[in-house]
Amino acid sequence: MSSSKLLKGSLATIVLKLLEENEKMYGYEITQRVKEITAGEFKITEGALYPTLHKLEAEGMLSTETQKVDNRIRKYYSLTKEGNAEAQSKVAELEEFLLNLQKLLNPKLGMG
Amino acid sequence: MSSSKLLKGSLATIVLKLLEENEKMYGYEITQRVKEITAGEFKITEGALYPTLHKLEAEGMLSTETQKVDNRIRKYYSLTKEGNAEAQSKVAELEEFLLNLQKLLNPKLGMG
DNA sequence: TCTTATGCATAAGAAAATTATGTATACTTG
DNA sequence: CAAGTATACATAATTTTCTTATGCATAAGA
Repeated sequence: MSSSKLLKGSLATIVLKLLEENEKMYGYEITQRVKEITAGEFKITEGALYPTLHKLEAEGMLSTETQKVDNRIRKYYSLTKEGNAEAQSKVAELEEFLLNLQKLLNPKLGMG
Repeated sequence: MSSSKLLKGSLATIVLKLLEENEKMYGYEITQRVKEITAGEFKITEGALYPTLHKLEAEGMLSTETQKVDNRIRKYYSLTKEGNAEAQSKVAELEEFLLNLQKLLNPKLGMG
């Protein structure tokens, strides 16, 4: 998902988090928003994003609604009630993970 | 690498970081150290760790030395000069990644 | 007209885990 | 003393999750 080929496994969480803040977003918009927030350092590829969106939808986390804008179709995704709960738990899980990762990367913090 | 099946791609960096601090460590010791630092939340599996160590060694990042302790063999790994440089760059890269991830998870920080 | 941007989608391949298995010694506990 | 847990390495099969490549389609800009 990133140009630097770093961590895997965080894409679904990122998507859920963005939708938690935005009510509805479409795929391309998500790629641009991530790019914008990370100053171009994360580039979400369509090959990763669309299957992730489809999977989350299949799991009942997202609902969709298509709109035609400027003769082009946009497929908007929104969190379902279940998706909202999932977003919160996934974000919490990821934050927990990041804390542990930081303990490993910055051992001095664990000593104070 | 973790019991919570979270992020992938950080194991090699974690290994390099630990070896940066410890001169030499053997595989089992690494699994225990990680478990200890993260209060049991990260459980590195052998199926992930050993191939990673072998790969880093093949790439010239690690050198090895075996020791027999208590009739059991330990294979100690140390950073080579190249491995030391790699450790620093990989850690920097991961920290950069974590910063961007935090911008996504905590959008308010990006505004102040 | 050709490239870039917008917008969706899927398939092939690669990377990096998990899970399962195998070997071997040492310690602990009932 | 038998069985389970801990120590210690290793590899193979499978799964997950990406990247890369490809395809279709419209719009804008050079």
